[in-house]
Amino acid sequence: MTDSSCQVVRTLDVIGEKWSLLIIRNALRGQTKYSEFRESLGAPTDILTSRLAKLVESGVLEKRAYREPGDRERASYHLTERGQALRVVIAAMMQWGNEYNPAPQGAASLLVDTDGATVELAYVGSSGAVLDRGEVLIAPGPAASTQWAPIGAIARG
Amino acid sequence: MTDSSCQVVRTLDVIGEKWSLLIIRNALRGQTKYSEFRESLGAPTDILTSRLAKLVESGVLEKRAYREPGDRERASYHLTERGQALRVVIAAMMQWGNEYNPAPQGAASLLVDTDGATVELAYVGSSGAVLDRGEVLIAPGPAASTQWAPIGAIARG
DNA sequence: GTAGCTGAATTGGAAAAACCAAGCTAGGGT
DNA sequence: ACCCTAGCTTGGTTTTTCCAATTCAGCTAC
Repeated sequence: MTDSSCQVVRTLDVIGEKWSLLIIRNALRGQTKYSEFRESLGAPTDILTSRLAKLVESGVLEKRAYREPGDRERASYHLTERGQALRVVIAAMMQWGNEYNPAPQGAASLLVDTDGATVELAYVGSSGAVLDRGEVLIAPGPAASTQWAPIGAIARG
Repeated sequence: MTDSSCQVVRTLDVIGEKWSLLIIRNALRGQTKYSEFRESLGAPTDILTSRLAKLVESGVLEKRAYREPGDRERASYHLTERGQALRVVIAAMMQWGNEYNPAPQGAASLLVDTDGATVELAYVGSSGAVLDRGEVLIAPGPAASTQWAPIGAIARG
């Protein structure tokens, strides 16, 4: 897009197109079939085909063959480890949407552990301690194209 | 887009259009001026104008007036608390890009605390303990339009 | 005041992406 | 041999993005 040395840009190259991230969200909900994605998302068939192919190509989904008894062989799409790891992006968006853009009827999805207890995304320092949001910033790394001044302060009206 | 009861969709409504997230990334790097965004991103001017306006409208950016000595008054754009909170989404994408889509020259951005020590995004349970990725799943919440079976297993070749 | 400069915004038209409906296809059933 | 269906492809429209050129507002210089 602009600078492929930036992780955010490289990630957007994988999930930034329309419908890509929602396909992954639904895959995280257990969907695997073209027909499931199609019906639940309502995305146009041609772009669904194209997105599934691209996600397979970029190693987020894996195409497998499956056959229901008394039916012909079809393709199903399963998250790879790379794909599963994108859960952190979905979770971040869930958390932000929940907190700063809530819907009256409540959350559609929750982040839980294997016992069903609520889980949150948090910043964790090298010591293992959970940090407050205000204590974290994004700083230029070794491959930064231009230097910039990291900031922490928020707008004060 | 599809189902606005979903937090992910509502978040995409705010940051899902082309350039929106990169504007926020650069705002997190301290940029505030139209000219700074324009030059660093290379986005078309009309789109940039439109995106800045939309981000202001959705409460992510705040428009302020500033005046450099001997120059006319101009507008600057500052992240609100809502906007700053989107750092978690950027951080998630940074982390994923770094781990699963690394660039040879290394990371362009790092997540650090106020002392410059490395910070990571992690899942934290209600007890405050950091959980492994494999122990976390996304489950239907109160506003789920359709029920689904949460999954944790990854594709095994 | 008027001319000129500069950063931001607007406009018109080309290019690309998304959308939609209709049609095609392969492998099953009858 | 024929029909049915899930997945894919195709043609044409609409929407979004892109690009270049222009306009506009407020400043400085004359």
